[in-house]
Amino acid sequence: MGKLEISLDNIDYQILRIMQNNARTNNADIARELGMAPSAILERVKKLEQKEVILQYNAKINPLALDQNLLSFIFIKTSDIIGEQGVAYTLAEIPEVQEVHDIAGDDGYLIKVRTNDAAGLVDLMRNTLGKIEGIISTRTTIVLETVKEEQKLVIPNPNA
Amino acid sequence: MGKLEISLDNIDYQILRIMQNNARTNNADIARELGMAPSAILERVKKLEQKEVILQYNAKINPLALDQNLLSFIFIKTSDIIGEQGVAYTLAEIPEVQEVHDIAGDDGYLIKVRTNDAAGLVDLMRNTLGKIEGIISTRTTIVLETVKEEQKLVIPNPNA
DNA sequence: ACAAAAATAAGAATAATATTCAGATAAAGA
DNA sequence: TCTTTATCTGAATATTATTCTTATTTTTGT
Repeated sequence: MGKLEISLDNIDYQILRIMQNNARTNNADIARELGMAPSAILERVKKLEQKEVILQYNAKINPLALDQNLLSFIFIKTSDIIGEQGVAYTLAEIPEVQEVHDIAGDDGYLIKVRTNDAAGLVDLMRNTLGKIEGIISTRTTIVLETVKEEQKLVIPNPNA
Repeated sequence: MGKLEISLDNIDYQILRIMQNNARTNNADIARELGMAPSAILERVKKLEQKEVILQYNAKINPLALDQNLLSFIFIKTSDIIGEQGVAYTLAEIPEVQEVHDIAGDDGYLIKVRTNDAAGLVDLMRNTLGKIEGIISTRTTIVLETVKEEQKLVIPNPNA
């Protein structure tokens, strides 16, 4: 329950579009853009948070500024029983692991990892992944360059 | 230039940590937490934006709320000459494509795609990817369940 | 080590925004 | 039609953002 009874109207979509592009846009600006009172916007935004339509607000930080230059994807085969996800939760707790996906096929999981450099990746695989019970094998894909990396969703157009 | 001369101190790290967790935290709150004047925080945040340490602020929206229930990763082989990325930029323009990575090995690119459902994915592959010149082959991995999905970076600890 | 220059912070004043709330309006249900 | 619920506006107040001056610290160059 909860997730099911979500009904969003065009005003909500417009708010979401604005917030998705700049989460620090203030109520007053949104209100002006939509031709409404700030108090109405505030109420809607709060409701969107309550309904868990907006999950959180985060600042996107430049990985290079923090010397995190290497991005990798790692496929992980485990002895996890299908449906169980013991290893997945362990993986999720590793700070360098940004994403953990349970994938179809026999690969098990796909994780996304950000490390300082190649040495950092090796270190992580040896000292962290290597010590997790239930990991059978890994296959690593190194990212040479990222052309696009966003979380933005396609939001329905209000003019439709 | 620009990216190279970035030097961040512990106060910056603390600001980044706060902002990464909640991009809507206001200056006054950050100032209180760090025991500084709001004006000083404001100046630092602006500088972090200018230096492109903070790239943007975005609201994370629940994909389920917008009926975007299927997440997929697609490996794409292309006829792109190594170093060139013609296809990559074309892929990056597709709204459903959240990420485009140039990867090592002969696979070419790895993209992350979010669609309504399986039908939406098929549609995208046929009508959008299928019409891009230079794509030789694709290999798709479907995500059954996402255990973790964040962009948060590991920020150096101020107490070190 | 010293002086000059640059960067950073505090604090006060003002501008702008957030938030609350009462009343008006509209939509949905009985 | 009457009632209930949801949403909006507009005004009042609380809080925050922003600017600017002064003080302090840090850096740079000699």
